[in-house]
Amino acid sequence: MKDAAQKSLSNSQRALQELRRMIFAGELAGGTDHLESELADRLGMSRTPIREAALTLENQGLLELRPRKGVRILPVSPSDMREIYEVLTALESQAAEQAAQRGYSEADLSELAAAIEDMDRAVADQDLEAWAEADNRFHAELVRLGDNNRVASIFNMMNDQVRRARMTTLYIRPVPTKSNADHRAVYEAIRQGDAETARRRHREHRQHAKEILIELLEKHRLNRL
Amino acid sequence: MKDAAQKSLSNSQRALQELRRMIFAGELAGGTDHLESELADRLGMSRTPIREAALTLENQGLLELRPRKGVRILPVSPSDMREIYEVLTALESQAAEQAAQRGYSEADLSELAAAIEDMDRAVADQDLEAWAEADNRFHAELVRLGDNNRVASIFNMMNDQVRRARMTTLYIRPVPTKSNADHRAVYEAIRQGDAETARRRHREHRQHAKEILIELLEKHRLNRL
DNA sequence: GCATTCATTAATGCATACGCAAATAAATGC
DNA sequence: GCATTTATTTGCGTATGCATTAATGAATGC
Repeated sequence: MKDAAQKSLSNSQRALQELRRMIFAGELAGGTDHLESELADRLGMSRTPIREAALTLENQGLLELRPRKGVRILPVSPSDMREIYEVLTALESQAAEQAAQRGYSEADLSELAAAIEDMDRAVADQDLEAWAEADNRFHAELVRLGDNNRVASIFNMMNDQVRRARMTTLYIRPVPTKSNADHRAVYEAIRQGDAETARRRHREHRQHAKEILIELLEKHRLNRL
Repeated sequence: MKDAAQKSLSNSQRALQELRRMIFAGELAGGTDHLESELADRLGMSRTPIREAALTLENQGLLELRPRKGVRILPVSPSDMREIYEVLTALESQAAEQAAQRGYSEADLSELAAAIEDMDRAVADQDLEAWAEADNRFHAELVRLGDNNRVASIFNMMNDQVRRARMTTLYIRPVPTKSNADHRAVYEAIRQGDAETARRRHREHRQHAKEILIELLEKHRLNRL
């Protein structure tokens, strides 16, 4: 057996990751309804694991279980975007502060630095996909350095909720040149153990991102992603 | 029918609220394991609604589903306490800032003021239960004024997770006299629309509370509540 | 023509059943 | 007596069936 990684996933788990994938891929678009039995057929399993997965996804804010109407894929409105970015702002800047206080070595921060480098390169190459990927990596790594599992898990939830919105705005938003100056400033503050600055700069960074995105959504009338 | 409030709760919902109650009441103590079938018998229903409720409670961080071992009620360690209070600190001070920016009238803030009054009275009366209740009310109201559903829902989750710990520490902690000065300062800042001060003061308040509580837990060797 | 009631349909909530795999106990070999 | 294998138990994952109840459409009265 060349494939060492045994793929013994339970049907519930498969349902969970499949539904997630379908939601992110837009196969299940925001605002649409889908019957449990239909999804069960689609994934070739019974309603039971589908229901369990749906329950979890409901708790994670990706969909809603409405009796008799099926599961409703939750669309994201500008107001949701505001809420989500406020949460991300608060938690990530908390993480930045913690990271700075922890006194990480330069080696510990190499992943962060690499993400910044990649973003620079991506901007130079005009490769927005690569930029988005590196940007995510930066934020995720920052959260990881913050060393708080609950913060990390909420961060992931919020990111999942805005994933579709980010994808659609990626190509209509201004080129993220200013962003990288922010990232560098945060990185520098963490490296120097300046917790207050790290927090403040990251806060400003996210707040700015929030404003840009919400303006963009409203300008383009993207009220339900 | 004199009882107007129809109690047509589904079994899942009953399971959910019953399990929650049992966890908070200590009937299901932190760290203990319980089989699905046992809980089903106990609540007089089949495993299906129990599993659904357990799934939800797992997502909310109150328990863990471990195959063959049953559901494990998650104990809270000092490290968990640190994580939770960091989240609460970040989100509540965000709420305080938002509340200040929203420019609420004095009337809008009456609930907040009332909670502060009640805390004063409770401290004077040496009524710790009443103080804890009013303190909760203050924080919950602050979050409500922050006007962010996601923040509110995470706030509730985190509060649930520390509920048992708070109850046990309530009678061994120092009398919360300083607390109220903080609350007043936050209230004042919000009333005056001073967002920066509101945020900073609330941050300090929560950070202080975190330190007190963690010290207390460690001093008394309360490692698994 | 419109509203109201009734019948029908259909999706869910939940109980139940069962196969599988993990944990435990028993049995066998050394 | 100890280790290793085999048998047994047991709890879970999941499929299935059914009663309940909301939603839809038909029928009736005004």
